[in-house]
Amino acid sequence: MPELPEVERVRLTLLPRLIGRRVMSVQVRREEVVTHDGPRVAGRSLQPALLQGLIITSLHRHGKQLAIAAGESSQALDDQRALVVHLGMTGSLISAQPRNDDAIDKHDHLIWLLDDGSRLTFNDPRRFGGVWTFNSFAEVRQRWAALGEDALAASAPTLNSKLKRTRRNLKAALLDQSVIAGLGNIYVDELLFRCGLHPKRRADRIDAAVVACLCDEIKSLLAEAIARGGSTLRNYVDGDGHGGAFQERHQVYGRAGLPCLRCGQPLATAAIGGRTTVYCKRCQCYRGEPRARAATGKQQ
DNA sequence: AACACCGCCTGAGCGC
DNA sequence: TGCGCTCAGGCGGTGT
Repeated sequence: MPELPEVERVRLTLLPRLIGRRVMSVQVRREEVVTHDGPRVAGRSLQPALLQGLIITSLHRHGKQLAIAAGESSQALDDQRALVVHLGMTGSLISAQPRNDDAIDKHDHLIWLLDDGSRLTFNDPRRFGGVWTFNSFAEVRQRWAALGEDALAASAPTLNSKLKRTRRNLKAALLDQSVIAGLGNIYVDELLFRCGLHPKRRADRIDAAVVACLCDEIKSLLAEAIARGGSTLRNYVDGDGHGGAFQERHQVYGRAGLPCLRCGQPLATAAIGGRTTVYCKRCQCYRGEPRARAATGKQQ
């Protein structure tokens, strides 16, 4: 499932392949994946909103969302058109040079043909993802303003004040993209284990100093995951079609019932914040000082 | 206003 | 081998 590290990998791998390329045409194979507010006549006018004829100038990310800006190179970013891509759970955005034996997958919903002959394909079997069109990048900024800070750039005081304003548990609060943008089920579980924080702890009762540790750990966890190419569980791949290796470093996610890598006790599982949650009852306790960075480092 | 919960969607994995 | 069931989950919408 693409969370922040996976989306950042997609962005980084697509950068050299897309910047400066002109979009020659766009194939819309499944219109429902596109959310487009503007007028549309006979299904034809979707193409301009999908950047047809424009030059891709930059790729941006906020949390799990990826934006592609395009226009004429003289245009200010805020005036350029933009798309926001959500990969949902099973989405991918892959750039490739077409080959003779290439078959179009039934879940290839959108295909952009670029001026160097390459193709950018949005594929999403489950269709939890999608593409949103914007008349300007300024509108993308507006949309992103409703989200919390990007997790890679999170500031402890901001996170602290957001957490203080909710009575929910930590797990639910950290999954909420308006609190902090970019964390999903995998990384929240990994994060709480590393910090020795119980997922059911009330978000508003976490000491500011502990939130500061949490904030530091968020950044180091995500940076580590990005460096290892993200987590590939089922079908996540980056913009080059390659999987990641961070799943080998998961300490709790997907390890329910297996021994805790820190204390050896079998890891517990429960539905918390509406999500399957894996944690160690001994290492992630309600009371006492959380052990920031607990059990990082060595594996097995 | 804050928060819980449903429904979307398909493939993997399982038991029989 | 193959069927049908359950589960996975980000996020917007609806209900409490």
